[in-house]
This record gives sequence, C-alpha cells and structure tokens, in this order.
Amino acid sequence: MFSKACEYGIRAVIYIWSQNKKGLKLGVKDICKEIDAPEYFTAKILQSLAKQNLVSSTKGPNGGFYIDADQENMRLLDLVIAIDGDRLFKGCGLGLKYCSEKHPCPIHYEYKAIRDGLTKLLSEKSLKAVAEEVASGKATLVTILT
Amino acid sequence: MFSKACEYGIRAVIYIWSQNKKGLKLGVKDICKEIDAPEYFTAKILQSLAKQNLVSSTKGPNGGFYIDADQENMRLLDLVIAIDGDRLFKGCGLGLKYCSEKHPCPIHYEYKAIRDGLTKLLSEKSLKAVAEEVASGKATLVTILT
DNA sequence: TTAATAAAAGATAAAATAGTATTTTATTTT
DNA sequence: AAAATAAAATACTATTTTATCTTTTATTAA
Repeated sequence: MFSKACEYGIRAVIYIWSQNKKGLKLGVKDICKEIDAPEYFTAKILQSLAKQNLVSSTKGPNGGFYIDADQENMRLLDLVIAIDGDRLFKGCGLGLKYCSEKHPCPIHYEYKAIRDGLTKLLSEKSLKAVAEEVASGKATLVTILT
Repeated sequence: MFSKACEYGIRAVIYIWSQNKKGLKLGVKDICKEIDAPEYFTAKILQSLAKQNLVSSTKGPNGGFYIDADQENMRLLDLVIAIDGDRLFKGCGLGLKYCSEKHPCPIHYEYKAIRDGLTKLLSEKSLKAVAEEVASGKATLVTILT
C-alpha cells in the first residue's frame, strides 16, 4: 500500500515527535536504530521532509531532527503525500484514464469507498495523536515478539 | 494500489470473459487494442495466468485466450493474488515485522478495517459479475471521454 | 580557531517493476 | 505436407524504487 520510503518516514517522524516533546533532537542513526530502518535511505527521506518543511533539523553537534510547534499538527495524510505523492488517492483502481460516475469501471464505487476510507483515516490521525499513543504505550513502532 | 501488471491483467480477463460467452477466443493483440494495454507485457501476464490455470489458451489459428466453465467463477481477489501476490492483504501498514492486536502499530485497527474492506470487495466481485456489468454497459473497461 | 559532529548533497549500485523484441512450439487451414 | 497463425518461452532494455557510500556544509564545543 505505502512505499517503503513512506513506512520508514512515518515511523521516523512519529518517533522524532515522541522524543522531542522535551526539546530533544534526534540524529538519523538513533532514529533508525529505534525504528529498524535503513540509515542512509531514511536520512534522504527526512531531508526531503525537511525541505518540504514538515520536519525541522539543525546540523552540528547536538543537532538532529525535531518537530516544531507549527509542524506537530500535521496529519498522516500530509506525510504520505509528501513522500509518496497523491497516486494512492486519485485515479482509477483499474488504471483507466477516464473513469467517473458517468462512465465507471467495474469496481468504481467500491474502490472509491475504500480509498475515501483510507483518506479519512489518514486525515483524522494527526501526528500528535499517534505519537501520543506510542508514548503512552498504547501503540508501538518497534518489533515486539510474542 | 494495484501494480500495472494487475490493472492490465484484470482488464484483460474481464474483456476475455465478456467476449467468449459465445465460445470466442481472443488474441493478445485484440485484447490489448481494446483495453489499451501494452501488448507484450500483457501477453506475459496472461501466460502466467494460464500457467496458474486462471485462464485457458490454445495456440495456432483461431487460437487465443478464453475462460472455461471452471474458471469463470474466479473472484477478483484470486486474480489480484495470482498477479501481485498477497502483499496487499497481509502485513502491517507501517511495515512492522510484528504488529498485532496485542502489540498494534498506531494505525493498526483502522488500517485493518481498510484492508478487510478491500479484501471483501475483491472477494465479492466475481469475474462473471463484473464482466456482465461491462457487457451490459453498466460499467466500462475503456477510456470514454466526457 | 580547531576538532568534532551531524545534516545536506551528490554519486553510485542493486533490485523490482514495466515494457519490448525475438525465437520456439503447437495448432489449424489450405 | 506446407504455410500461416498465435501462444510460450526467452532475452533484452528502461525506469523506478530501495539502498549505500562519499563529500560538502553548517554548527558547536573545547
């Protein structure tokens, strides 16, 4: 569903937020160790997000990635679009160039319902909300056996 | 969501079925012309489906692809799995190796609902049903402007 | 002001997906 | 039996995604 880049990106950003409620910045290495993602690849994703102003960063000692007040209200949808684009949220399920209510493909309505559900899910989940779930232990970002 | 191969494959199989209610077999060229898919690529997909016994084919003059009585009850889900595998239907939305009710990722329940919806959609839509919609003009497989 | 640190940028490589072309094999019609 | 037809098999190319490594730039602490 989501690309690998998107999976890593979402996990990374959630982890960054959960850690820097205290003003703590995080290096890529720390982030990737925690969320089990490839370091250089994740660095690229975060740099792209920084360029798009979804996360913040500073270089040098004690530098790293963090999320400021303006950014913490982002929705997961914003993140997904920033990383994967909007391909998941538009276009026909069967790849028809023109597919519409008037000329629907055979799965048009049902597919639309699924996609709208996904959009809704990602719109309603704010970074803050999911990160708080993780911080409180209600949800996890890491592999836990058993 | 679905791969290109899957989009072409679904469209091709639906078209094949709608045409050979009469016992008519279809060549790859005809199929691809109608559904606007790349010929050689689609040929490969159909050959793979034939190997998996989801469609039938015969070589030689008047040969081509067709769908026999055993095959026409396939669900779209069977098709998708045959082409794309089951990656879409299992695994964590955020890519966690272990994500479960007991240790859920932050979007576990909502994502599961979406995915179950997709599975349901593809299970309930039989090839026959969608192909009949196309045959009757209720749905389309081709690009129609306006 | 120098050394250390960490992101940014750029270059490269591997794997997967998408797409094309050619050769081989089976079948049918003449 | 020969020619024509069409799928099957194989080989090849291109693009995108995933991933790694190296160099540069900004920042901070000693």
